[in-house]
Amino acid sequence: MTRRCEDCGVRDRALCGSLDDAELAALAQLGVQRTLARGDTLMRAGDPPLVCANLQRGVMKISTTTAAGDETITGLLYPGDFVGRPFAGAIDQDVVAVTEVELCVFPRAAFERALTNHGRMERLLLQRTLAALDHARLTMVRMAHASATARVAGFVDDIGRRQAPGCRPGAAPAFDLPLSRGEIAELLGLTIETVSRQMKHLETAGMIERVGRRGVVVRNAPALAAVATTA
Amino acid sequence: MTRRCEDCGVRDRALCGSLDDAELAALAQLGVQRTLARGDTLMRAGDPPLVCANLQRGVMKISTTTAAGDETITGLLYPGDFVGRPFAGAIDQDVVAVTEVELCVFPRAAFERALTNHGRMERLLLQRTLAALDHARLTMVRMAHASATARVAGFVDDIGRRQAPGCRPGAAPAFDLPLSRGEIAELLGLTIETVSRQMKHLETAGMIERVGRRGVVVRNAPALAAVATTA
DNA sequence: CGAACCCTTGAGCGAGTTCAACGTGAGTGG
DNA sequence: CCACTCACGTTGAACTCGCTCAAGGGTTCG
Repeated sequence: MTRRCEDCGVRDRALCGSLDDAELAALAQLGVQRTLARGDTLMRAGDPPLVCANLQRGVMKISTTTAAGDETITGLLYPGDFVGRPFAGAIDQDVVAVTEVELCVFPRAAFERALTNHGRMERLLLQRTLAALDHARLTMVRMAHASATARVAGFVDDIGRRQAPGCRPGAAPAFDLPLSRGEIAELLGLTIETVSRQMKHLETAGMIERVGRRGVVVRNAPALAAVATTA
Repeated sequence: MTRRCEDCGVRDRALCGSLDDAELAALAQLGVQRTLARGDTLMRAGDPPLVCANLQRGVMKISTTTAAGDETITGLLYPGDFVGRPFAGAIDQDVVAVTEVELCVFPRAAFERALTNHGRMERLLLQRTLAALDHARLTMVRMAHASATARVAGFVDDIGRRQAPGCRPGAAPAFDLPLSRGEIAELLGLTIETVSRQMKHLETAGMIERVGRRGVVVRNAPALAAVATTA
């Protein structure tokens, strides 16, 4: 799979949206299109990070495995998100595809050179990383204080915003959860059973509708968002 | 308080440790030494960030106030840490001194110019921010999964590493907690009472010794670290 | 000395876990 | 086509950890 990724800058508006043509061309020179199947690992904790990438399609998870052996998901990556740790010696978390994903992959050394040569790219990456840091810190709040209902509601709300962004206002957002119940439980720090119960609770409260195992239709988005922050 | 901060680069090894003399001189030109009393606010959520700074002495907290009105501490800043959001429009969290602190403050515009002119500084800031992001994600794990005992043990362990780094091996690290019980509770997502009980529990288990209200002597650091990750 | 603040300690309660059983759908081989 | 299996999800019952409410100490400041 060595096809050049010529549209990496076009698709990844979050990182490359404000780059000029020369910069986009430089990125296209570097990028290689790659597809990963569900469950494939892009980076493994402990390894030196060999690549950086832009996620174009699908969802990936960032996870650690504790000494006790249980996995914990510490974050999710959606289309447009940047993956990798340029200038870092080693990474301490795994990055794994939870759905089939499409990536624009850059060899790390070349990507670092590109950052050095194109100051704006480095600037954008810095801004984005600072934003991700703030987001992570705010997520911590949810993890620390929120009830199980709020966590699950917040998760569904988040996914809804990211998975069905093009949904026109008024229509009920419908989408598939990219994660299994067990993965949701890991992410939210709950048990599978509690996630299941809370999903049911959100359904009986009329906020969502469950379609099959993973399908969700948001019936009352404002109420869902309110529960996510309130309870 | 407009004294030039001439040693900002010397003290803040984490950010400036690998800068050359010209870069350090450039920073010294910009920096202004400033002292904040306990409780003073450096940045307020919603405001545009007017300054960036390096924390030299003391401890600050990053916190948000939810709609419900209760404060949540999302992170702590220690000497050597960078404060601020260069290139950001507005910040969404408060930064407040929890002890008396000493800062090397840079006007934001000037600091941004310095980053632009000295690529290595921007590089270092990016690396540090990526590291902070990883740290925040791993902290989330603690918030999500860990028991009250593990949270408190982890907190004490963390503080011990940061507050008494020069402690020679073999000696029991002794230090004062920079936060009140209430602040610890906010940070860990617990109640004051639970924090108090867990501190006592760590003491009766022989891992720590409490000296007055805030003093702590770590008697069994390995056990403490083990509890932080295990339970 | 009283007041305010912070910390500690106790008793009861509730949310979420644990343990266990059952349901359901997809894939497999007879 | 049906039985079998296996992974995933749901549901129920008992238990536990941490919260809530309440009272009691210690210190500092007027």
